[in-house]
Amino acid sequence: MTSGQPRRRATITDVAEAAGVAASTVSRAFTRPGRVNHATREHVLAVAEELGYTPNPAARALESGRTNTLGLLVPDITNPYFAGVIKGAERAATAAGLTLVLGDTQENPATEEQLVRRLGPAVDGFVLSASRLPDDELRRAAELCPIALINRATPGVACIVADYDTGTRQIVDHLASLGHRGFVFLGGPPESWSGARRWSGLRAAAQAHGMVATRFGPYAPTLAGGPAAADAVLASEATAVVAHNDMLAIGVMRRLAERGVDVPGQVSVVGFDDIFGADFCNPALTTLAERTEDAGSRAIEALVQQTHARIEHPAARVLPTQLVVRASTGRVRRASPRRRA
Amino acid sequence: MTSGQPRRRATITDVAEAAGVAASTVSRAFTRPGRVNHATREHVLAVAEELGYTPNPAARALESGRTNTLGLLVPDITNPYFAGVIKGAERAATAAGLTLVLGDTQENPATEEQLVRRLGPAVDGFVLSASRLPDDELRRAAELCPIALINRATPGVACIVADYDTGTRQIVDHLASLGHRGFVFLGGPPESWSGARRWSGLRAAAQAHGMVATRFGPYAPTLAGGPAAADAVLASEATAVVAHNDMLAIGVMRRLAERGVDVPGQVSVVGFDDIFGADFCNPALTTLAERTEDAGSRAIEALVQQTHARIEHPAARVLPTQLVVRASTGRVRRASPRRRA
DNA sequence: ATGAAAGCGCTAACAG
DNA sequence: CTGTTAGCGCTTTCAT
Repeated sequence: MTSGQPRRRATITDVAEAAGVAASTVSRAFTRPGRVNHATREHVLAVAEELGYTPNPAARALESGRTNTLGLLVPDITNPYFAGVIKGAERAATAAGLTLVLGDTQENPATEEQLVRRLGPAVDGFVLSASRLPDDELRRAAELCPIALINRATPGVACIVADYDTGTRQIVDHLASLGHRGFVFLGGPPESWSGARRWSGLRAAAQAHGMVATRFGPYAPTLAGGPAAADAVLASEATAVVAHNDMLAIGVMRRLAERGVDVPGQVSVVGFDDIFGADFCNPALTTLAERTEDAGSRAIEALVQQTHARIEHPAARVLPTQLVVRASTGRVRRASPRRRA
Repeated sequence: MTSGQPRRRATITDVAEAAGVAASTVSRAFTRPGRVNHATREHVLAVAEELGYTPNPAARALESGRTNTLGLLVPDITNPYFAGVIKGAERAATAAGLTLVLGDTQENPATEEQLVRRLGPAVDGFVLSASRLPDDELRRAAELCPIALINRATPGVACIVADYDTGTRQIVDHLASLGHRGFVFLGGPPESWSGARRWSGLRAAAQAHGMVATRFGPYAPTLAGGPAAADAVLASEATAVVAHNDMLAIGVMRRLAERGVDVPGQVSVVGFDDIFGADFCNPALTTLAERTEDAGSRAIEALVQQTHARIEHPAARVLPTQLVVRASTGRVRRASPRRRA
């Protein structure tokens, strides 16, 4: 059923010959609609259509130096948090007529650097999501080609960050309104920029409320990090915990359930990210939602701006967050003796 | 902090001049290590390194006609089912020194076709995952450039499919061993190739067991499809349901919980895919796991083979599935009166 | 408004 | 082993 040869793609010269015009006219018909006779253009376009002609992007890139391609690097494609980023970036790129190349850094700075180097010549710019690269390396890369960061701020580099200040305040307000007098923060990886922002926001908000905020950890920001974190919570007298992210929060809840601890009856649990699954785990998780798709598309837009004209002092774009209250948080119960397994 | 101009990338001529050799020698130093004097090569490479030279992929592509780029199209990037496919494909592509371009077809045949057309000239081939394109269009596209399909079989086109025959038999065996005398299949989109395969496998296996298999639906293969499906199940006397996919299964379980129906006490629920979340929904879902990462990497490999040499009769690669038994399936209870909300 | 010609960066003949 | 030359497909002056 397969045809013998993948037949050669039609080139601009093929179209030119078939249409009886010069190659440059065909080129103009596609790229400078105004600078060519209307009738000629119609004719050329028709012939091109018939021949199934599409401009060769490589040739265009060679000439212009621009590839019309953008790179997006994420730590882990299967992490649902980044699915939204990818989706938003893909949509924005397509809308701008650009192609998106995806790279998975495997949470590894070395892989990330390697990808930047390898992909560099093939793209007009990079979106680096939750980059693990040190500041100076980021800056160096930004000198070579436009870069936009997501949830990572580095002076001189464009970035899109979530509004953790407001978000964490909302979380603390929520817990306070439920009668909690303090909470435990279950920390994630120490190098995580967003983790640091989350904790500092929470601490400041707690102070403003006269609440006691304690930080435990670091824990792996995964389901597997749950048991250790949950046990530490149980050993404390905390009535509420805020986890580094939803993965950890869900892992904690699972362990608490095994231990016969009622959530939110005995302990309230809050996460970050509002990942896929946060609404159907048990109990459904109260969490701070980030607009990941927006972050992805905004980052692409920032990049596009930079490729048009070098921006001297790229601004940090702050995206609103949103507290989604579900079933994992509730009123603090007085003196309910905690049952242990 | 940003430097004024993104300095011009070094070209092969820059290196040639700096090294005092011809451009072609530089080229050979990179691509034909054997055909150049060892000392010359060392020198050239050193100069290139110093100048930060990297070959321009666009120029290479223009010359060779090969872009060293592969396209991967999925219906919905945020659907966790495809995250594994993307990850596996990305890994395989990187391992092969190829770049992966990602496209989201938005479950829309028109968008898919458009993406194929737009990306076509920029890639050496496509992996189409769960394509919605009709057979003839798929075949037509396959004539223009190498294509590999995932979970979709079209004669003459390479494909990677899950072993639904064995998988569905495992599901039915499992239900039979728990004492169920029949089950309801909650169908997904009518155009879904894998949906059709799932149902025909289940039906055949049921027949072999003398079990009664009934098909309901179609339902949206999402959480939102759950309520309608669950209510239909309740109206029947089914003791077990098999849903088109995990999303629907989880949606069904959620509704059943709202209705006070115990899973698996009163109804057993089985899904397909083993998506992220299937293990932490409540109860944890029994489901048929597909090796999505494998599917992604295998598809890339099949594509790479095709780009090397045109394969006349590409084989269909069947990937094993795996029944993951969790908490949502159990022994059928006799005569337990069903409580309705 | 259109054609002719040069050149983007690289590789592949073809000499030498 | 290495230099010279031509050309991949396209855009872009520069003429006309």
